[in-house]
Amino acid sequence: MKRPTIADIARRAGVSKGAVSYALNGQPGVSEATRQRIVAIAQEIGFNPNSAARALSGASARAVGLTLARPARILSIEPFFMGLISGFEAELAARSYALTLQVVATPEQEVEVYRRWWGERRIDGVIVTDLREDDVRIPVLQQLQLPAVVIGGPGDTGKIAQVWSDDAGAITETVRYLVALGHRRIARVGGLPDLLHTRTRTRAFEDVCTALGLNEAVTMPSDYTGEEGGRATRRLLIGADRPTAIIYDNDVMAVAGLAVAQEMGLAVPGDLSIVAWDDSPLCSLVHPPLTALSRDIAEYGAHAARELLAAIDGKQVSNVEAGTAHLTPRGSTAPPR
Amino acid sequence: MKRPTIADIARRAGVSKGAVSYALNGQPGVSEATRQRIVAIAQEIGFNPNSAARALSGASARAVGLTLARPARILSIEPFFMGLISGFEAELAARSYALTLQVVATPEQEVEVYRRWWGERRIDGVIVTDLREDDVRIPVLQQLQLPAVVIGGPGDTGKIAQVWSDDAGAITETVRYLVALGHRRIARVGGLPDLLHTRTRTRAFEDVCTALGLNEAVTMPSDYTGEEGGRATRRLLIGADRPTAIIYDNDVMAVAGLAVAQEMGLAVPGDLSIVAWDDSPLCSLVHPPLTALSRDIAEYGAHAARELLAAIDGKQVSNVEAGTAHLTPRGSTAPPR
DNA sequence: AGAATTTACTGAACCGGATAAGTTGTGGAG
DNA sequence: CTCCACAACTTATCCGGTTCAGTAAATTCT
Repeated sequence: MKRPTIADIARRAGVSKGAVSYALNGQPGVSEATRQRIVAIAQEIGFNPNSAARALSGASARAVGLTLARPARILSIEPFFMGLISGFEAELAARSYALTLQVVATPEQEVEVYRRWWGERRIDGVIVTDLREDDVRIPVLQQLQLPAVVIGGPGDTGKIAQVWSDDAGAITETVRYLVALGHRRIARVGGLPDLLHTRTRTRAFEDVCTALGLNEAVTMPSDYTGEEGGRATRRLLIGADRPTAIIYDNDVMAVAGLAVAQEMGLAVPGDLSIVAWDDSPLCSLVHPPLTALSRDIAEYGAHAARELLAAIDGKQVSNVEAGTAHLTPRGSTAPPR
Repeated sequence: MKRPTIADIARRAGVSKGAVSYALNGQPGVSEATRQRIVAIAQEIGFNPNSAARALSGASARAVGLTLARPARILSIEPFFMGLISGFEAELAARSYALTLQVVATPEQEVEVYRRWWGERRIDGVIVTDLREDDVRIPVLQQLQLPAVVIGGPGDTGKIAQVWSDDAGAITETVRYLVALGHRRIARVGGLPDLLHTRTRTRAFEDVCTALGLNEAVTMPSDYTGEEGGRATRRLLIGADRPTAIIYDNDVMAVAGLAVAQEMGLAVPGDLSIVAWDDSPLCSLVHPPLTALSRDIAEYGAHAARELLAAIDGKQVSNVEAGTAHLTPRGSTAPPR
């Protein structure tokens, strides 16, 4: 089956290719009557502009890129990214932008992908996740002048816009809540230590614990996997003065932590309170359901997509905070026995 | 920053554009010495061929498409799709194909996306998931002559290749295992009823139950969400002659079912055995860990990607079975009390 | 040695849109 | 009645690759 082109439309409408282009793009240069005739023909023969031709003649590629820099086994279970993707899509589809995905292993590989995408002119912009301190990707994106939006922050990204949620505020609220319940020994199982938002959370956690006069604010570093989360939990719980509450940096680790606690004969929430960061359906599925820091991840993604599209349109975008995670208390938190 | 083009390379090498094209694509028409000189220059200036120009001049777009036709809240928690995507990527990245993603709501919308992608010449082929009976997407793909691979089946897809796993065999093995443990009342919480593989599983489940002389083979239809899975479980467990074992069509529902059973005061596996279809880390996270039907989803996806790339290359591809799911017994199955 | 073939290129057309520059035709102002 | 401005087009060029038709020089064959 042959794809219809603007030349086909032009022939049927008895006008030139140029007129068709003007008509379909809402540009001046054709009368309203002709425009409607052309649009009708385009509709009728099911015309879609060849994205390659469009991209080649200077217009945008109408596509944005996203790299996922986590091992496959984490990606598959971590609901965060799929939520984010759903959010992007809602926004991108509305403006018929495509989303191009690539799974990578390291930030260096990610940089390579950006360079290739840029060179191939395959995408108009990228969404960057998992910001690190002195992130190698930022200077490359600036050098390439590739429109970008960073999810996570705040950090030093120069002119590249950031969309973030107030992680420090959320963790402060959580610790205050646990202290109000009567907890004094609160630990945390953190995410990948070199991610900027992990550092932000760790610092905020330490600050609020100090401010409230809690003896120690232990953060066990982890990697978002259930195995590591469970292991970190076990290490926290075997000590003599084990914590009475643990905050997890994602829901997967929290669920794993819950299983470990139960396996060790500890009652949740009686002996141990658990708070999960990011509230996926997973948190409500387990027993007891987990108290969680909820935020609308899809909306978070949609927000980022909107910012990126604005950046692609050449608008100056600034950093925006996309709503703080709020505590959703469920069955996994209670006063300590 | 200006993107280097073959014209830049040609100028620096003192040859014509055509020669550069031949050299970089391994075509005959240039001497080995010239080729190496050109390749070296391309390397040096960091040349990447403009994908739009390439696609426009008849070559492939070097991209494949995948539509995800599930609501966002399911996508985010269902590990299956991310696993599949990881598998695709492994294969696609190796041949530097891009993956274009689109989230859609209905099969009709999906068809629209295929038509648009085809019209835009944005992709070279698509991967189709969630095959239904008399699937509306199949005739469209055939009409458009868009290379495609269907995941799931076997079904009637004409010349379009299928990659599937032997679901009937897997469910038969599972029921036999449960019966060997002493179970006589086995129920099932199924996936979306109009998906072909759900029907395949339901039929196989009924067949093996009949063959083994079990009184009834109840399948509660569901939609892969935890809520629905929990609800279906509750409905199954309130009856007088409640089942002693339940097979779930995905892991999310199985985890939800486990929580419901525990909430109703039933011991797992003492009072109720649970088997999950698809073995994500989720199954090992909960307590007790779930007996599951394991299959390598990433490899499944990689397999499909390979078939699709072969189809794009014009090779005749046939239907392939990509390995049966095998039972991984864990703590959630035992003889009934 | 001369013809035939092969090698190693060059030049130009082409893909399908976007767009700048040029060409009509029409209506209103002077 | 003429001139001008503007709408409504057409024509031609460009984007950056691929590829086909030439062409000159080198090599092989007889």
